[in-house]
Amino acid sequence: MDPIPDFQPLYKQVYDVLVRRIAEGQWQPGQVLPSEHALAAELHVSQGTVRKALDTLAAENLVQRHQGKGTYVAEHTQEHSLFRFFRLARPNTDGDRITPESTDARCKRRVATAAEAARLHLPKGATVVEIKRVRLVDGKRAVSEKAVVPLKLFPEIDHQDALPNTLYSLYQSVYGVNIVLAKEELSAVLANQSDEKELGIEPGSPVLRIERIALSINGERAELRTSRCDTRHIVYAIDVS
Amino acid sequence: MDPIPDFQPLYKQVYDVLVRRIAEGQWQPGQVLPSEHALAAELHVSQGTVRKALDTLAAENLVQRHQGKGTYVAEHTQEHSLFRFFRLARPNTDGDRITPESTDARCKRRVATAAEAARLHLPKGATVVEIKRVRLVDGKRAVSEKAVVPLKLFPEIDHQDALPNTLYSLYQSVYGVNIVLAKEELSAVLANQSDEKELGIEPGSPVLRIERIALSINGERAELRTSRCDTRHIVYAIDVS
DNA sequence: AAGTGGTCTAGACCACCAA
DNA sequence: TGGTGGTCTAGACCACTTA
Repeated sequence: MDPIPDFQPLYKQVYDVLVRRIAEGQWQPGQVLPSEHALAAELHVSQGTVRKALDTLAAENLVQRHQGKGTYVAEHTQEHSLFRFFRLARPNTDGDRITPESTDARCKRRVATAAEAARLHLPKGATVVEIKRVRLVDGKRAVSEKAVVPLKLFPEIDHQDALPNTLYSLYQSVYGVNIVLAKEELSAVLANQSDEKELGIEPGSPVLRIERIALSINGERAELRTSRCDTRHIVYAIDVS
Repeated sequence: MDPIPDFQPLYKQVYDVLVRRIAEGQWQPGQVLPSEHALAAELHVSQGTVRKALDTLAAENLVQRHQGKGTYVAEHTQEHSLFRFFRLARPNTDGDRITPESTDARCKRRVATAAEAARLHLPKGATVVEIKRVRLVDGKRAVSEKAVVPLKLFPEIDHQDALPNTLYSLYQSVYGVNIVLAKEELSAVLANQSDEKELGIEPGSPVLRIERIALSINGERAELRTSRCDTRHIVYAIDVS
């Protein structure tokens, strides 16, 4: 036999099937998957092969495994999602993260700028919703946040009555959009007029600017978020290995 | 039988043995390890168990595996090490990294400041070596870097005649200190006098400050590095999942 | 006690590399 | 051609959870 040209290991094929099912919502976030043996029987592979696929999913935070209980589709709960993508911490604490409070959000529906459309891979003139809010640390304003999302992915999101502290749980629970990866770019800039107003800092102060593209399980570019941080009392902390 | 109180899975014990041997230099960077079967026979476990330990080491970048060839102790070569810990990129390029050139380094032997001693877990009054250099991107000064290392870990490092572009390859090849993890804290600050001189930027310009603690395979705090970046043309890029 | 994930084994075969 | 890592299987037993 000639080798099959686009050969894929069995466990990879199983992995792909499981990802598709989760993406399509066949198993909802928080729900339990069938057991390893059940999946193995259904897909006609051995339990060890299913295991390898599930372990990969767990390593990517798509599922959570609990000995004795089962394998669950990962849920963007408040605390969980917060600590996964929110990387601000107090200095010199070896990465002990902060729980930020957030003020009321302000929504605006408008046409995407050229730059936003490019970053979000949207057609020119697409409608987006802009969600602005300020986050507090220890009761003080520390981060001004602007999230821009395609209206098409999140219809009527600007008419949600209460936006949660972590938008990603809303994306997931209401719109079935599962954020699994964020690409961030950090730079230092000077405070602009909006920063002075939102954060109450002096003109000319340094501001840490974080631009994030959030990617969904389907590879969609679901959100463009720009955070501007007053880093006098907090830092962006990350381990690189 | 009662359960053993501090039970460790076999593969974890194998993993620990292998880490210790690599840390002790029994297998040097770039050298090949014994095959899975050979290790399994020596340690009296199955090949699958060795495999799991080796896969874990590979996931942590401690070894590199090559089908048909063998398993090699990871080496901090120039390009490799550079792209692993150097996270600067051009904006909007989805993380395509930059290869920075570096100017001649200046070394100074001195006593650690209180802050440095605290961050490096050194006793008060310990001697350190400070290594300063400027990195260029596209021929322009972009990053001013200050590395502080304990003299005890790196004797006579200030008398090395040529410091490589990536210090970590020197730490590994000359001193046997293997950097495996870096903890970074980022903040935005204003340019100080030194920045003006080193980077040629205006006073009052925003500067991205990166403070990094580099940890060795033994858990030693091997280096405290402070980088100050002019982020007008480059950004710090990272994926968080 | 039953069911789940976690560990461990032994052995087969495949894909890749070097001599 | 022989040796290496990569895949896959089947089955045993352990540890943990829930009923």
